[in-house]
Amino acid sequence: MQVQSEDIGVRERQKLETRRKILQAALDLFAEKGFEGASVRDIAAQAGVIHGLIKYHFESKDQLWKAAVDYLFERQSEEMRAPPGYDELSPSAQARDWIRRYVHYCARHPEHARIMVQESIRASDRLRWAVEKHINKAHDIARESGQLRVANGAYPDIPQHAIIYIISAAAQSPFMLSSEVALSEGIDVTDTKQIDAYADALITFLLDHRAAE
Amino acid sequence: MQVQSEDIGVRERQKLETRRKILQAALDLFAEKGFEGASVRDIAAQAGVIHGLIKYHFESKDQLWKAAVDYLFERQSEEMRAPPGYDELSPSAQARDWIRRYVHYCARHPEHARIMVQESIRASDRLRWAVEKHINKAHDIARESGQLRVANGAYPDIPQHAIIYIISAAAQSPFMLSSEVALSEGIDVTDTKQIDAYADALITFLLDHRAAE
DNA sequence: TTTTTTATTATCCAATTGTATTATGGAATT
DNA sequence: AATTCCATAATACAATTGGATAATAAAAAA
Repeated sequence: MQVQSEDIGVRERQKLETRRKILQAALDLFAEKGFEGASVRDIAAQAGVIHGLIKYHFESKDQLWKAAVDYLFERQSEEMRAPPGYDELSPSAQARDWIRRYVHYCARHPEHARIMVQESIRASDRLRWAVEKHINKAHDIARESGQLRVANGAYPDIPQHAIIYIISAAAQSPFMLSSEVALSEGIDVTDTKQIDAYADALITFLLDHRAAE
Repeated sequence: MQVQSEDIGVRERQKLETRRKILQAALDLFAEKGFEGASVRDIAAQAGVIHGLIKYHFESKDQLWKAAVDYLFERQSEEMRAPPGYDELSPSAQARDWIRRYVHYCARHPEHARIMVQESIRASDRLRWAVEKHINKAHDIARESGQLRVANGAYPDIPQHAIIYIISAAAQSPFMLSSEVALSEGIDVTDTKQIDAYADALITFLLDHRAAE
């Protein structure tokens, strides 16, 4: 009857653990194969549960995808929270710090870009849902700090949407496409040295370089 | 018995036309739904033919995909051929010209990035094939001119693979994701004015801007 | 004209898909 | 201890999948 927030029954604990395993498997497989390519049976197998459980816990494949994307964006906003002292940095130092942290986020969680890019390629109901619930919010935040940085000369005076798509695409690309990079360039982008080198390269190109002549 | 290169029978003409229609439909649907998401029946229906014809002309879905990708890269190398007078331009003017032409190519044929990105997200046999047959070649060419531009100061001195992924991802992104851009920013990226504005913005960010302070 | 060739059509097949339904065993509640 | 609840398990099902095969009609070759 009562529920002292902490003591959770073995039953409830099992249920949450099952949901967690399914969500993790869904993230992995939706990222790898796209929404249609990943079957609920694949996902259940990878999670080590019977496939009927997915309907029980998430009702439908569509709602499982949405739950996975909710988790994705919640985790991103946690992990991308500004570190202590960030506000005291100069505008261009803030930009450098943010880009570096975002590159590391993309490297740590390539499934984020993989899922969202595959879904954003065509106008689906899922995309509309994601734009309304998550992407609009993310772009609003990006636009706000972007405008500040344009005013301070850290970013050039170009449209905000161009800034957003240029930086995010460039930061995500080699990690989202790590298989291609491995095959064509022989580079392992999961290597920490590579990640930092790429962040350096991107910051240099965007903030430190100006073409000669 | 004989075949005077020009006079082609009504039979052969029909056959080529059917192949062409199937290829075009395959490009559209593979780009929109990915390899697994696009069924051969979808493709046949969009091409206006019976689905059995796809096996007859292309043997398998896999080989149809490869034929479509062959066409994609052939068309790209034609359309991206350097214009007359290109060689006489200064290094940074060449870089500007190339980026602008590439942005327009990405806008004209968003299916290219859509197909290749969806396939490059996971290590498939198709990706291995595409890397060996097309991507390696494209990267070699990019690397060659990239090295020249680093030497001339048009590009910064960062690893070539970083240059390749930064520029191509940034150039492709808003056109590959045109649905998302339309939903979240309300911008129609098929509008010629938008395409040129985006090319301007990208060139400014990469070649003309340096962060203040 | 007769025969051969072949692009197209019409079915067929086993496998996989998302989802729905029923059974069950053991924890939670009384 | 008896009862209720519910997370899990086990099937069932119609639809769709990629691919295979057999029939046919018309062009090409003889």
